[in-house]
Amino acid sequence: MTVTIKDVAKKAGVSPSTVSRVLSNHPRISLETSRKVKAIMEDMGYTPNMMAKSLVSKTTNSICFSLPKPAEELFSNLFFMELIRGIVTQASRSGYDVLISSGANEKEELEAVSRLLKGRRVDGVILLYSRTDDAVIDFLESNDYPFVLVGRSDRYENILSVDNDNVMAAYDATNHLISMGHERIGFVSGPPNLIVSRDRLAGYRKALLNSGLEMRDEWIVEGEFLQDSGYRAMSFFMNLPNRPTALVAVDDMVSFGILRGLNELKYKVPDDLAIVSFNNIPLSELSSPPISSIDIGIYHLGYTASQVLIQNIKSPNHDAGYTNRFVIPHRLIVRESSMYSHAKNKTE
Amino acid sequence: MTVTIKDVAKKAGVSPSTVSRVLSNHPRISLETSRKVKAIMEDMGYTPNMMAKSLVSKTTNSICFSLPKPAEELFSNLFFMELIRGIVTQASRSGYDVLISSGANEKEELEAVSRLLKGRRVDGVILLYSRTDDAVIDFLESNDYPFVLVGRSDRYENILSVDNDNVMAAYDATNHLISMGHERIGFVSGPPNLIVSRDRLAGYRKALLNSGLEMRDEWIVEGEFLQDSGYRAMSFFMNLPNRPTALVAVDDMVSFGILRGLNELKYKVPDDLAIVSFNNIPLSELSSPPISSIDIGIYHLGYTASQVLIQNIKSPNHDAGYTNRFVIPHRLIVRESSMYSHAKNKTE
DNA sequence: CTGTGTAAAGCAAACGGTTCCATAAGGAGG
DNA sequence: CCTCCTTATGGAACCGTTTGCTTTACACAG
Repeated sequence: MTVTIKDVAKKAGVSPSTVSRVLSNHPRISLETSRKVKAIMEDMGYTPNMMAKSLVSKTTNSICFSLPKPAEELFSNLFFMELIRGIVTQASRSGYDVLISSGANEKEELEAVSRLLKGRRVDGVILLYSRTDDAVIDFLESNDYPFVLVGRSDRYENILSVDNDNVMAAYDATNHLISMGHERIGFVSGPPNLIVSRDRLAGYRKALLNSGLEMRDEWIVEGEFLQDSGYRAMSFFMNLPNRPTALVAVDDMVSFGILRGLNELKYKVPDDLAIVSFNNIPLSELSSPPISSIDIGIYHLGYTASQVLIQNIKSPNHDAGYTNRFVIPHRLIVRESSMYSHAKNKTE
Repeated sequence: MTVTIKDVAKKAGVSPSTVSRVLSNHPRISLETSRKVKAIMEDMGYTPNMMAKSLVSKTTNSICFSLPKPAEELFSNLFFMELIRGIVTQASRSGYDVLISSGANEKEELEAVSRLLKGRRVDGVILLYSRTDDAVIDFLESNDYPFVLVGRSDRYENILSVDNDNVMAAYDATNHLISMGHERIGFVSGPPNLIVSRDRLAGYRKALLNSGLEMRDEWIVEGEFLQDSGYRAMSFFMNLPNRPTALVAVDDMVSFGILRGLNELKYKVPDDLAIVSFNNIPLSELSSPPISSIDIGIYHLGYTASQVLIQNIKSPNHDAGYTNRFVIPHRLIVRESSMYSHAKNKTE
């Protein structure tokens, strides 16, 4: 049926070990034997059985990208697409396969990851975000499995992670609005247990503080990274007596929701409300008006995560002291949603 | 280190075979032993080694989703996201893992698929599209590996495939424009070697023919499933002396390109040009104006593909005569890009 | 001519399971 | 009381590789 190393060995008149050594370019194999065996392998269409190989080498040449929520929900954000794109591209270049796993909740995610890792189906994991409290990270840490976080954790210091400087990013975004003359700026945040939400909120606050602008609690609302949250936030803000003239939204999807709502109410962007958000997903420039966004290099984030993880799998440099936090630069992309604003005209 | 079946056996005072049987709920194990062993497994934190299991069972409980192009390029289309979403969701429900693989070209794809299948790393493959001539399919067919096609092949009859009725879908899309009063309708096609392009083109032609409308070769342009193609097609069409008043585009991404171009030139949609395209990706309703699109149930396509594949892996019903082509229904979603058109007013 | 070093290849024991076959212990039937 | 089944378990081979330890065969120095 399938041709194994033994079949090749028999045909070549050598032992299986010799064939195995030919395969791995062992130095102590004569050129002659090597050539002969290789020819026969080619001839018989031999392909190594990865399972057998993995069994003995305890290595699988594949990594897992684990999603904290059911695939259904998460994938609606283009963010993940970009991330996967980066991960798969890099992994494939390093000769690694990528396995996508997802659970309905944190418990299921833990089960899946544990099964894959303990069952030796993957060598390491790429994790997304970081809740402030995370059983999956605990598991990975205490079992010493290779993993990298896209995002960061505030609980552990020595965790390998790839992230943006979200505080700075939000600072930049907010400052941009300030420089356009806005003085009442609101913030649509994400789930408060996500560090990314808190970092961005912190950056927003820092910018306001820095410019001596008013900071009101009612100008900050929490939501999910979904359109709906934006929609709801919008209607809340627009009903405020002294409403903001500009909004920083934690994710582009949120902006789309805001846009949709504003559109329905015939408000104009950016004249009635200017918007800047984060992530700069491929859609941001397609909406109307196009949304100003902080490009956080999602693809790059994924690419780097994969690279760092695989590097760590290959040589677990547990020497503390090395860099273990990789910061991907961001940059503000100004588009129509925050240009020529009413507020700006006022101040000029 | 890791706890194996033997460790459990030793601690339980039984043989490894007994533990193995407990694991697989073998009927001839006493309830008592079963309970005891299970308790000990739990206690020691035993997780079966998938590699070892796979080695003997020749089964991996995972499938591969193979992408014909480098991940970089392909993933820019939200189509894949949706597809993966469906695949991963269903596979995970069936207890299967999904591996994403991609090559830079057909040859690389073949290599990857062959490596995964012959190396027994996955049990089956989901393939995308179908070129009219496909080495990968040849390989899979002749080696009798389980696989399912998303799309269809015109060369083979007994291939498992999940698809839409693209001819009908294009017919519906075109008829919709015709019913809005358009008489000069153009078509932006995809690569001519893809069957989906040809089917949609055929449906477009059929609709025109059916209504006795003029059919011009210059009203049909070919491109990729990318924004750029739309952009280019747009500038070509708009420079035509007797230009179409409406366009059918083979993919939503193409429409976005058209929209962008039209926007730059200050043309209005749908007044200057009405648009209908295919796939109804999550963005279609977010663009401005929102795009009319044929919803082909991408998620459903992926979900079904996974289901059919796994079913086939579990029990290779090679009885010809069974259904092997699954058709996912489509439906037209009419949005602003094809409503209230100038052309319509003209005829009313 | 014997001893030693070295290159090339073989042997066999893992890796962690599964499964066919054998065995032991009871219980039933003669 | 002795067979014959049945049921619950153990033993061992095997899945396809890798790899440490030998073995073989020379070549060369003493």
